[in-house]
Amino acid sequence: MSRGSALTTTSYAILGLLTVQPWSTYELTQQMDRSLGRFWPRAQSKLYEEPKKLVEHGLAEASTERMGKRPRTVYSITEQGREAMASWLRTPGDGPLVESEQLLKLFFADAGTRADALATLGAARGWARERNTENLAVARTYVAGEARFQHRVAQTMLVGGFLTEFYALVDRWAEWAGTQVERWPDDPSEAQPDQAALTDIVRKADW
Amino acid sequence: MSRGSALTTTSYAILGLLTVQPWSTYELTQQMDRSLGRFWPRAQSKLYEEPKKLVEHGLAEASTERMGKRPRTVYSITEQGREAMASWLRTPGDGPLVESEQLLKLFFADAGTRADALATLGAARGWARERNTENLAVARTYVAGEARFQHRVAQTMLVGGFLTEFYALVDRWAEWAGTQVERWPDDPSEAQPDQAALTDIVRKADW
DNA sequence: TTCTTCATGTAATTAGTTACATGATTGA
DNA sequence: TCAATCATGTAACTAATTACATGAAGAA
Repeated sequence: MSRGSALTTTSYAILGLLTVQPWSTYELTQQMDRSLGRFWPRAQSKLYEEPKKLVEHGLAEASTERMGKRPRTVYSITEQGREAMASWLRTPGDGPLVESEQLLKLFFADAGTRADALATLGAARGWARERNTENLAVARTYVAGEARFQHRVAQTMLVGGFLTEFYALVDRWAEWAGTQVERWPDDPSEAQPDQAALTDIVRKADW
Repeated sequence: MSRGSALTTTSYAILGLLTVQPWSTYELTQQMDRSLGRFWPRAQSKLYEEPKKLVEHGLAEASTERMGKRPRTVYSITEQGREAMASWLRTPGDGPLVESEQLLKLFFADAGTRADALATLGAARGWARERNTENLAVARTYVAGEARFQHRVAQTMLVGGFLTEFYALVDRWAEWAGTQVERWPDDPSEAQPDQAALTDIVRKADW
């Protein structure tokens, strides 16, 4: 046991999916697209790799099915896998990571034009709206009691609550930032601070 | 020109810092710790690597200073570098990426105990408070007009506004999620959905 | 004068992505 | 029967991290 390299958070993400039911690799990629990818995004090819590692560690089993003539691999969790998952859940885990190219561009907006900054903010709002639309559609299926994993609603809604708030935050923030940038001159490096908005930030952060 | 591998977003993050002033590599790592790392986190060693790439591309120049007897490298931007930065700012950039081990653990909370989930939420709140405290301290220096890069306040406050809202979001969300989890039985896989909270999510997402 | 922290960097490793390849199924 | 899309996987590459190494400065 415990051959191969160490398990990563991504390994546990896959293992977590396996606690729900057995999946073929392709089905795993679907879940990545639909749900898991919103808070633990990974490329498809990872999803073909990680389950093999789980098998090496004895946490999952692979079985080969025939799909027409073509074989496919279905993974299911082992008892040892369930224990490993429970043990992983016992430690709280790292805080969230935010990575935003758009924030980066705004942070350095004084090296570009006011129009650039407004375009970036527009893209941010567009992104938020798109994601929110998807998210809303999913949430509605749970309310209707028709979700594929309806029995996991109590867990799913915790994450759904976060994402809902996050998309709304991006939208509201981009709107606010837009009102700021609109007051800038064409050359952003000469933008004057909006003292009221600045003290407002401090007020909001003072909790 | 254009030798070596292509520029990445991380390259432009460094280039952006160079638009502000010349920096030694160590000073760059400081900025990563203090500001940039909040929305474009990268390991120190990257900050020793990327500037070399900028030099290869003709976007920055390296000069060697003496710090006592030990040499150190200071990087400054070239005219071509400023143009490259301006050109990069002309495209809006990808939407934000969120990566959260804590959300992952909550999503799979039914494979662990109720106490595990509460501990994870506690850690999330702790994280939010810590980050917010830092953030608040920085914001106050800007209000006081004493920030090191006070002339960049208009750009910085856009990012500051986002981070402030984000930390507040994590805290509020973790508190809300805590009230949900407290209603769970010891075995989270038997948790009943809180219909009111669920419809509330849909209501909030419906904008 | 020794210890610690600040400062400067390189090397080894790995996690993750992009690109490619191709079989099966469905619908026009 | 042809094209498009779904499904299954591998290979090559690279961005990024972790670990290591060590000089200089300041404190005890």
